[in-house]
Amino acid sequence: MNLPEGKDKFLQSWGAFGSSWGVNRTMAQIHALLMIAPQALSADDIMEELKISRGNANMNLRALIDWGLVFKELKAGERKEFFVAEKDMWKVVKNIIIQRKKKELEPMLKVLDELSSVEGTDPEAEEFVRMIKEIKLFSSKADSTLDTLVKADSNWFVGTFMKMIK
Amino acid sequence: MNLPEGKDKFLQSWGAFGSSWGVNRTMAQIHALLMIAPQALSADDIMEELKISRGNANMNLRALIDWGLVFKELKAGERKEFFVAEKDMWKVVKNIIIQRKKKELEPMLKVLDELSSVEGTDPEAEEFVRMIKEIKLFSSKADSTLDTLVKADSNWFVGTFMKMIK
DNA sequence: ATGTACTTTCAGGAAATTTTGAAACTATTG
DNA sequence: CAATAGTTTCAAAATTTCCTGAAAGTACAT
Repeated sequence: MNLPEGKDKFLQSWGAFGSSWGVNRTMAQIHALLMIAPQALSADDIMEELKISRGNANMNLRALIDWGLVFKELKAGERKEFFVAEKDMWKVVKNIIIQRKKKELEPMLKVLDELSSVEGTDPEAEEFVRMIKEIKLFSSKADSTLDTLVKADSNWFVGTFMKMIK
Repeated sequence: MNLPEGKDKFLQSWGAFGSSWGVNRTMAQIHALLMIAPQALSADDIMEELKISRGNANMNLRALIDWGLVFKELKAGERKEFFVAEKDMWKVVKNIIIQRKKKELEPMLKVLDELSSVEGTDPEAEEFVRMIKEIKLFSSKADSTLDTLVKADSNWFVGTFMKMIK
C-alpha cells in the first residue's frame, strides 16, 4: 500500500473509531492527521487535507488542546499558529481517561450517591436501592482503579501490567 | 428523595451516560429500567414507562439481548414476552467489553496491521509507519489485557485487582 | 492609528441518527 | 382455518448533532 492510500484509510478508520466511542468524527480525524504528521501543521493545512471549514477546524483543535492531545506551536517569524499532537500513546490514553473520568464517570458517581438514599419499603424501592448500591460499588472500584492507572508511569502499562494480571 | 423522582433521575442519567459513550440513549434507558425492576417487564410496560413506540422498544430490546445484557422470559399461560436484565455488574461490564472489543477494537487492529506495510522512504512515510506501529503495539497490549480481564472470574475485579495495581 | 494576518464565534443550514407507526409477519387458540 | 395476540420490519418523519461561512475579535507591524 502506498502513503496516500494508507493515510486516507487511517484517517477514515480513526474517525470511525472515535465516532463509535462518542467522540466527534472530525475531532478524531484531526487528531489522526496530526499524529502521523512529521511536522507541525497549520489550520490551513488541516482544512485542506480534511476538506473542512475554518470554523470546524478551529473548534475541534481547541477541544483537542483542552484534552491535552494537541499542542500549539509558534514558529519564529510566522504569525500563524501550528499544531502538533502528543505522540506517546500512553500519554494520549491517559489524558483521555482523565477527561472522560472527570466529565462522565464522576458525575455519574455523584448521582448514584444521591439515589442510594431513596426512601421506601415496597419491593420496587428496595430493589431500586439495592441495585443502585451495586452499581455504585462497582463504579467506585472502577474509578479508583483508573486513578491508580493514571498515576502509574509511562512504561508501566506496556511493561508490567500484562504480567501482573496473567 | 422518593422512588418516582429517583427512578426518573436514574433513567435520565444512565441514558446520558450511555449516549456520551456512543450507546443509543433509549437503549441505555431500557437497560436502566430493567436493571432496577424487581420483576420481568413486557414490551408494553417499557413503552409506557419510557414513552416510546413499539418499534423503538423492540429494536433496542433485541440489541440488548444481542449484547447479553437482557434476557427474554416466557411466563406460563401468557402469550407475550417478558424481559429481565442481567443484574451482576461484573457480567454487565464483561459483556460490554466483549462486544465492543469485537466490533471496534479488533477491526481497528486489523486496519493497523495492513497500514504498517505502507511503503516509502520519505520522512512522511517513515513517520506514518513509525506511528502506526506505536499505535498498533499499544492497541495489541490493550486487546490482550482485555482478554485476560474478561477471562477472570466475577469477584476478581472487585476484590483482587485493586490491591494488585497498588 | 490604520492595515494586515490571522483566530474565534455562532446563527442558520446540512447531515447523521433516532424514532415512529402501520403493514407484514408469526404463533397460538378455539 | 379463521381469529386473535403478539412481534418484527422499515420508509418516512422527527430530532439531534455537526458544519459552514461570514462577521467580529485580536494582535502585531508600519
